[in-house]
Amino acid sequence: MTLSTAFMDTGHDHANCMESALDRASALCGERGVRLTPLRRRVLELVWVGHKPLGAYEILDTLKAERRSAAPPTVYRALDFLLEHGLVHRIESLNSFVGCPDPLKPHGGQFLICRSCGLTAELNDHRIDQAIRNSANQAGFTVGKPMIEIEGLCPHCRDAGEGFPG
Amino acid sequence: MTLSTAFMDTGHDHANCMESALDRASALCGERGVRLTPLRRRVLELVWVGHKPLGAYEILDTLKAERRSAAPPTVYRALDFLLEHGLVHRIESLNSFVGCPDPLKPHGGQFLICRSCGLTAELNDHRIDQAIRNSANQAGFTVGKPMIEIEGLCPHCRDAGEGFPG
DNA sequence: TTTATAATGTTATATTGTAACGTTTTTAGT
DNA sequence: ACTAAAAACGTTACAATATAACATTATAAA
Repeated sequence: MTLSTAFMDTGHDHANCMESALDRASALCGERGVRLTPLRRRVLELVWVGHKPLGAYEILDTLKAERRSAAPPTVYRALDFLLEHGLVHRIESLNSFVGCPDPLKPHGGQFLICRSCGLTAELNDHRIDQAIRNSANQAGFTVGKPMIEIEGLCPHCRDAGEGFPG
Repeated sequence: MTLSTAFMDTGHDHANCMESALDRASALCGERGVRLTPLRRRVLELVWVGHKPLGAYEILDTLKAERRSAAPPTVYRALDFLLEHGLVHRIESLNSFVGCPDPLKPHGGQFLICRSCGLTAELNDHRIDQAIRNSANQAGFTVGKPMIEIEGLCPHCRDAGEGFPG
């Protein structure tokens, strides 16, 4: 199993985490001959500000403070590019976007989403993938892109007793 | 494994399928002491018109032809009720709703969604669920509601060569 | 340097979902 | 049956998310 971005230790060095994500993105775009323009790079940076999925309009609000020309298509086009190259994932259940820690190998997303703090970690467990493929194949179904979004409680919030407010 | 509503045989008797879904809903509401009002029942009926997820505004369009008072809250309130009682599921990746063939045992959704014809089948494979729980627990994550939406090709569309339009 | 392509700007609008408050219907207690 | 409370529904307005269409600017290729 691969747990690309687990729920972070207290000592998580996020500045470094984010910087290396941007470096990987830059390298990947270079190899593919596509352009990580300043705008696209900035949007990716904003998505990586935290490990909490960000809505397009949240990104837009920040962008507008920097470029007066920013409008919905500005953000959505940048996100489309980033999605296309696996640099971000869309979290369907939140209409939000989160950085992908491992854009090289293409993969459907497996996400653990904390309902209390919003932190989201990406799994990449081939056993889950296998179980899904087995089951789908039995039904005669050809699997394209599996989407897995698991709502629950991250270790910190569980320990802080955020689970059962009753 | 349970494949509650597989991709239907050519001989699928949908009238009966839908009727029995409504009967189950009626019974379930009776047992729980909640009211399957005519409006709620009608919305459930519309969702069950096919095995293809329906958007709230598609439902609304049909409803409006029958009740001139129908408005977005009309539909969303009915859907909220139906969701609360497990009678329908929300398909996050489509912003749409689909009938649940087995509302009695509560479960997160596992869906096979055909990208070509839109038909959607609900799985309930505890091996998938197990794989997810194992993986999440290893990360210290407490699983709440897992959501699995698998885009791909149903048997019929695969056989009809809908897969690779290139 | 000219042409073609890609990226971005700009305006308008489509789609999906809620808030807030009023009215009607149903239920429960008497 | 009568009344109070609760539940369901009506109605208006609007919030949040996303895209269409076309103009302009920047970049790459010839």
